[in-house]
Amino acid sequence: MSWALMTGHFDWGSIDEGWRKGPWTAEEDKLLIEYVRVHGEGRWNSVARLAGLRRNGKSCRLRWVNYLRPDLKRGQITPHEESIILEMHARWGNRWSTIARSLPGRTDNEIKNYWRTHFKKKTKLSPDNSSDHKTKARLLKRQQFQQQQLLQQQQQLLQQQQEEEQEELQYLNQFDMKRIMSLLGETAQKSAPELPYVPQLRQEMATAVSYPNTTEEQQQAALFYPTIDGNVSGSGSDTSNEVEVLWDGLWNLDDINGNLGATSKVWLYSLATPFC
DNA sequence: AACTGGGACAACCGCCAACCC
DNA sequence: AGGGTTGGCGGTTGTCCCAGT
Repeated sequence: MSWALMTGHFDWGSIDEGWRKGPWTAEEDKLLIEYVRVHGEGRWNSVARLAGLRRNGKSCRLRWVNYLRPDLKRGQITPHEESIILEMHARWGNRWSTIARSLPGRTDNEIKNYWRTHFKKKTKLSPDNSSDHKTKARLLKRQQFQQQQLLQQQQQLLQQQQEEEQEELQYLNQFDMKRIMSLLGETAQKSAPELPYVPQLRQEMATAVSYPNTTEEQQQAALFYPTIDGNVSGSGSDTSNEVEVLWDGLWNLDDINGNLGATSKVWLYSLATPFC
């Protein structure tokens, strides 16, 4: 039965020996989903009878496995998945279902299509057809190498970020302790110790306010830190301005450390909001 | 604007092995 | 043991869409 018979409408499926063929309609999908929900996967040939579908068992199974299954992952194949596909294909060849088992949420059909569109053509384009196998292997190795390089770069970047965040954390902890000690001294001596005003320190104090393990004392310490005009904020004089300055500090963390991305900002915001 | 090539995706086909009676 | 049924798998084809010419 020719696909050309199909029109651009929902009911464009053709009938062959009593079975519908061609693209599935939303209604058919619904019936199939309902069938699997009630009866589970398997016994595909009874779907037609039990679900009222005019599709053969094979078609139903395929539709479910490749499209309707709830655990399917949608969207583009990631570089990591691509590297797995390359690696597995080098090991197993065209055993798509075996490869698919290494990629949860991806179907053999999807992987097969991906391979055909991305790699098969490339290998065909190789200038020397006589040494096709060698060229394939070379190409594969090169691709694997490139993937590995990419992965290594990503891992290094991640590690670097973690190290820098750790350093920042240590610095803040030390700073917080100093502030706590000085505040303790304050209450003892009834006179505030003269900490030099450094804008960057204020910004880091702002970070301390938003830090998850920040104690109430530490937050208080941050709020009592002298402002630009020499007043002590947190005493009710200019709290809105203080909050603004604190947020400036948060947003400027990128500039200071160069390692906190947008995600970190969102994270900090969610943590700091209760204090504002 | 029309044509073309390629990528992405969905679906079908044929073969085969496992299972059941 | 053997024939029929069922499900899984790999290959292939068709359609849609988009970018380039």
